[in-house]
Amino acid sequence: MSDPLGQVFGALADPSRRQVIGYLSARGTATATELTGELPMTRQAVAKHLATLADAGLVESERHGRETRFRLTEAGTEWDDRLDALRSHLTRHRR
Amino acid sequence: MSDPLGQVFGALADPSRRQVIGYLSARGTATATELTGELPMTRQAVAKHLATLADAGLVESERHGRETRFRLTEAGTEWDDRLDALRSHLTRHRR
DNA sequence: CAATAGCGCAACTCGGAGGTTGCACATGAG
DNA sequence: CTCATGTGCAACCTCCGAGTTGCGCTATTG
Repeated sequence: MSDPLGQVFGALADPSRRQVIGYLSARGTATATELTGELPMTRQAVAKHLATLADAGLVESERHGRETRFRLTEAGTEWDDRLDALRSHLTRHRR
Repeated sequence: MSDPLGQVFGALADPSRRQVIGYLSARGTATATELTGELPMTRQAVAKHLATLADAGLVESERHGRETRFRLTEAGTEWDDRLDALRSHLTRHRR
C-alpha cells in the first residue's frame, strides 16, 4: 500500500529501530551483524528492522563484497535530528 | 511501559487516527458518534482510536452530560501542524 | 580447493492492534 | 415515568509485527 507517512511513523514507533537510527547516526555506517552486538536480539531480527527502515526510506544499503553496509538516507538523518529535538522537548515539558 | 515517543509515533502511524486529528483540528471538538459519520467503521472502533490518541497525549476528553467531547491537546495541535509540514515536505521532494 | 564468515530466505510461535457484535448503564427529552 | 440517545465494557475474530530457528548460498581467506 502507499502510505509514506504511515510507514515512517510505523518505523519510528519501535524503540529498537530508533536505537538503530541512533547507532547509524553515530557510526555513519554498519552491517546487520555489527548492530546485533548492540541489541538484545538475533541478526535476522536486526535485518528485519533494517528492512522496514529501508522500506520507510530512512536507511539505504550497499553490498560490498560479502557484507551489506547500511547508512542513513537524507530523510533518516533529518528524522534523527527531529528525534533529538522531540526528546529534549519532552523532557523539558516533563512534570 | 513508558515509551512516550513510541506511543506518539504508534498513534500517528494509523491513517484513521491521523484523519481524526485532522477532523478535530478543523472542528475544534467532536464526539465519537459524530466522528463515526466521517470514518468507515463503527463507533466503538472510533472510540478505541480516540483512546489510543488520549494515551499518547494528543487528545483529551471532557464529559458533558451524556456526551463526551474530544479535542486536541497542545501536543496534538503541534503534531497536526507538523503533519501538514511533513506532507508538503513529502510532495515537494516527490520524484 | 577447503573452510569459514556474512547474508538471505522460509517457516514457525506469540502477542497485540484494528475491528466487530452484543449488552448494560446513564442521562436528557417528551 | 418512559423511552430514545450516547457511552462504556467485554468477548471475540483476524491479521500483522516482532522475534526465533534452521538451512542454503555467496564470497573471502588460508
